[in-house]
Amino acid sequence: MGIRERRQREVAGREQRFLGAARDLIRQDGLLNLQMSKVAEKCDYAVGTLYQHFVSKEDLLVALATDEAQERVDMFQRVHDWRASTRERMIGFAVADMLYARRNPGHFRLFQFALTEVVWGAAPASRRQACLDANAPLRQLTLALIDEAVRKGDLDLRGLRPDEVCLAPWAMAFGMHSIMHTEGLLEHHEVREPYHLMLRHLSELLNGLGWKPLADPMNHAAFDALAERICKEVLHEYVC
Amino acid sequence: MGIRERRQREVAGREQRFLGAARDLIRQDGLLNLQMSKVAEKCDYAVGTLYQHFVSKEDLLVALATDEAQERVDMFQRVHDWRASTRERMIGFAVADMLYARRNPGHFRLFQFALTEVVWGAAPASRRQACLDANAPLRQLTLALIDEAVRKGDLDLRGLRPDEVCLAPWAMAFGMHSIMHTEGLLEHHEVREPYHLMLRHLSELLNGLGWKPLADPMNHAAFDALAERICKEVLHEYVC
DNA sequence: ATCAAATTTTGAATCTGATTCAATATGCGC
DNA sequence: GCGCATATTGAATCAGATTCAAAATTTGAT
Repeated sequence: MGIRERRQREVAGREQRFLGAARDLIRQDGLLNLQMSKVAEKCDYAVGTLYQHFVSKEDLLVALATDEAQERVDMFQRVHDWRASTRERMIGFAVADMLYARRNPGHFRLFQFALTEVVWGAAPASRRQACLDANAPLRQLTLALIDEAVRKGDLDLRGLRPDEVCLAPWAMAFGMHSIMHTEGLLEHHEVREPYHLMLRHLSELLNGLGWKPLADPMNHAAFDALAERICKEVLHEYVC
Repeated sequence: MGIRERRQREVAGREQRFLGAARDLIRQDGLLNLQMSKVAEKCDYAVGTLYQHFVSKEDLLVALATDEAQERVDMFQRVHDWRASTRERMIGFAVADMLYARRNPGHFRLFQFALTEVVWGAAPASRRQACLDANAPLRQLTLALIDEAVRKGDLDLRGLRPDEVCLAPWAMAFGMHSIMHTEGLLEHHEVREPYHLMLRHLSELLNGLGWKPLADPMNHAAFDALAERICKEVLHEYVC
């Protein structure tokens, strides 16, 4: 009875080992120098076996991005379940990303690459779908928070759909991550503490959306305090 | 005397032809299928000649992104010089991008790819610098507008540096472009008219930044009117 | 325990497409 | 027209992803 299942578990375990090896190699040599044969070698398997799991290098890359999404989702879930105002939790999502980026500095670079026409288009549709599914909770949790905010009177949609509101912070966060993780883009800009800035700009965006309680953008200390509080109360396990 | 110069002009002209051919091939077959030999062939040159201009495929891609930046800069310049409030001109930048994306739908995809570790890191440093330089005016014009807004009392920096304010709309626009141009990302989101939404969210962000005169987010018609006006008065040559 | 069928693993061979560079051609001043 | 310098060529090379026939292993029946 369990034979088929055992095998399945073994295979799943091997897949994780391949992904782990790929992650290590990327950390060590950069995305640029990732080679399929090295990944197989690092796990003491033949390339052919690696190709049993991933039909192409692109498939592997998208799978890796998918795999890494889980932890990010967990962090978002924690924040969502936190007993705090909807607005604080919205900021909490950004703090989660901040911590996540610190623990896994390569993720956003990889993700950006995976979403590129060249990689995304060459990965099998099923893998793309799995990647979208793995990331879907981020949207779901944000939408749930938006709904809750509307119900509680913290937010007025002003004719927008929840998804349309959701797009605003999403775009800002996505853009910030992309810009920050691209070598040389911010170098000549006079920007201190990009992540702190991200929280502030997100806060200004929420003010602009009329998401109550509105924050005083001058109150620098309040941001630090909030971020600190989120790290301590909600995401302590993820602080590094 | 002019011999050396003529040759230089010929070479520069050829470079443009190569870039044009690459652009055409990408439009036709997708970024995914771009081949150096095809680019050379399309211009009736040997591959070796192509490599005289671009030391690698990555070099060519970054050069292409660089080349395309010029038109975008021109549009921003037009908007910057427009006789209108600082806030209207800020929105104008986004409208320019909107039109630009319509005329050159591949640009943001290419740009996103070029900024990727894999391409960016493999391109020669000089080419990367050229690309940054070509895009620098976008930042300069935005900073100039921010300065002007501060001088006129439309905007209070509230302790931020101009570059730090600049980052907010930049990140949002960058994020929006990236999300919109990635196949399958927005498909299941209930988003109508992504570009219209972008103007609205940018406007909300500017409200949050306290950039006067504040706009009423409910006034749907005012946005359309402003966008329309910018197209007509400032960017008519670029409307397609 | 033994065997043959079925499944899995292997890695050398193949294939694709970027990149090189020795040979060839062209342009230049004399 | 000659010899040098420079530019062009494209077949050869190279890197690395991908394949697939052979070898190994597992399974289930006897």
